[in-house]
Parts: sequence; structure tokens; C-alpha cells
Amino acid sequence: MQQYSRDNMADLLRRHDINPTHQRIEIAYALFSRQQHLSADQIMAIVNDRHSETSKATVYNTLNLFLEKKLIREVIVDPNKVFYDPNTQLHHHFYNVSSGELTDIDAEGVTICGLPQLPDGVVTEGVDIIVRIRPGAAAQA
Amino acid sequence: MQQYSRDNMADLLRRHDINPTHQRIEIAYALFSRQQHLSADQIMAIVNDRHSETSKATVYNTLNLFLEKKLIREVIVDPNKVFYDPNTQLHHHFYNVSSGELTDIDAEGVTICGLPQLPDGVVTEGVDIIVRIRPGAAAQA
DNA sequence: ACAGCGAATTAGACAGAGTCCATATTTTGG
DNA sequence: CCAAAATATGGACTCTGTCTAATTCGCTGT
Repeated sequence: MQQYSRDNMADLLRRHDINPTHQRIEIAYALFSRQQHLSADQIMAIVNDRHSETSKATVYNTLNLFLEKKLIREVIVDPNKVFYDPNTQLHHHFYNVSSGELTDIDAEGVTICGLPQLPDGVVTEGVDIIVRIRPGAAAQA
Repeated sequence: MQQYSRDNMADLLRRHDINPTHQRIEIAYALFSRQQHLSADQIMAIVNDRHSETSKATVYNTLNLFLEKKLIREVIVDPNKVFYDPNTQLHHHFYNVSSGELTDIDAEGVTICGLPQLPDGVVTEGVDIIVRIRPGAAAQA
């Protein structure tokens, strides 16, 4: 459970109803072994540095498949690109607007009070909190 | 204060240190008179349906200028485009992922508890809460 | 009215993310 | 080992947004 190997990845994919192909395993491995937020082009660079060559179309197809099967999550904070997050547990993010760095905030202990009721006929898909930060004076004590 | 006219816009722009030109007034008017969240291409369509013709470059230049001068806010929820929000007061959003519709949530009464301390050397730029919703069973009681 | 000047605007080329499609390759089951 | 189904591929394409060099606008002072 702790260590991510390519074998684990195959099992993980199967558990999510995804046929494990080489490319899919590589892409999953890139995300899960790093436990980082990566963009599609970063993933493509990582994957193509290793074994197989993988096309842009496949990277996008695969990431969207993973999203659909809820294997990963997307984080939309940057107007230019989507980040993919291997952590699907409920959590929030710090986003450093000057460096583009994205950091997890454990949702444990974070509560939001006073949200209005949902409009009729809709259900919640998820609640994201994004704390946008930038370099500045030292944090207050 | 309640009604938005093109004359108001000129004053508003001047108050924010922006030289009021025809194009800028039209763009500001498009956003403020509607009090809606619009994307750059929607704004371009609106503005060019009216009086003057305005180029794509000007629309983007102007929106970025407005952002810089804190006349408007950007809302990043859709991977494909940025929405511009004439409401700069602290508030949050419902985002209907199937229709793309964006609705304000008054920040009054909404509190977030339990956020961890900021990393050192950074300051908060803003906190966004996005409640992603989609059509489904009626809202729970 | 008009010359001159800086600021604003323009068209169009460009860049990057992401999609689409028709073809090729791989995988699977028999 | 073969055929069918699923997957992967390259390349063209779309869309949002940026850049640049050239033009035009709107002002000032005369």
C-alpha cells in the first residue's frame, strides 16, 4: 500500500475498472509514485523519458479516463493548465500564485459554516477551498 | 450607485486610475450593467454588437488592466476559460459543472475553521470556495 | 484649427493546451 | 494463430490568450 510499483499500478487500475495497458501503467506510476500535482505536459515529459513513447492523445485520453473512473482528481487553479492530483481524499489547496506551486491542505479539521442551501434539483459534486498565497511579509505569529 | 450608465463607468474607471476610453467604458459597462460572470469571448461579442468595434487584443488588454487595478476579479473554475466577475466583494461561488453556470454565494456568514497556518514568507492573496454542483436528486432537507 | 506627442487600439501572426479523426497496433478470446 | 474489439498514434485542428509593429486617437499648447 505504501510503495508504488508498476505492479501495484496494474492492480489499482483493475480495481477501478480500467484495463491496464503499458501506457496507462506508466502514467499512473508517474502520478502515484510522486504523489504530486502534475500537468498533462509534465506527465508526458516524465513518461517519455522512461520506457515507452506515449503520444499526447494517449496522455489526455488516459487522464480523462482516470478522472472518469475517479482514480485521480483535477485541480483547476491556473488559467493555463489543469493539474492532476493522485490524492482523491477530501482535501484543499494552497496555491502559490507567483511560483505556481500547489500544496495540499488536509481536510481533517477544516469546516465551513454558513453555506446557503443548494438550489433545487442539484447535488453537490465537491467543495474546493483554494487559498491563494504569494511571497510577502513573514507569516503572522 | 444602483444604476449603471456609461457615464458612471467613466467615473468608476477614473476612481481606479484608469483612463476612460470608449472601449474601456463599453467593456466595463458590459460587465457592470449585467452584474454577471462573463468570459472574454462573451464580452467581445457583447461589445461588438453595440456601438464600437473592439479588437480581441483590446478586450484582453482591458480585462487584464481592470484586474490589475482591482476593478474586477477573475474566477477560475472552468478548465477552458476564465470568467470575469464585476463583484469584487468577498464572496464564493456555486459552479454548475454541467451547465457551466456560475452563481455567487455571499461571504457574509460563511466561515472556514481549522485552516493550517500559512507557510513562512507568504501572505494570503485570497480564499476561494467553489461548490461544484450538478443536476440530480432534489436537494437534501 | 492644427501640429505634435504619448497613450491606446488594431490586425494578424503566434503559442500552448486540449480535441478529433482516421489509421495502425495491441490485446483478447476462441 | 486468426479475427474482433479495444487502445494508441500522429497530425491536423480549435480555442484561448499573447505579442508585435504599425496606425489612430485624443489631448495639449499655440
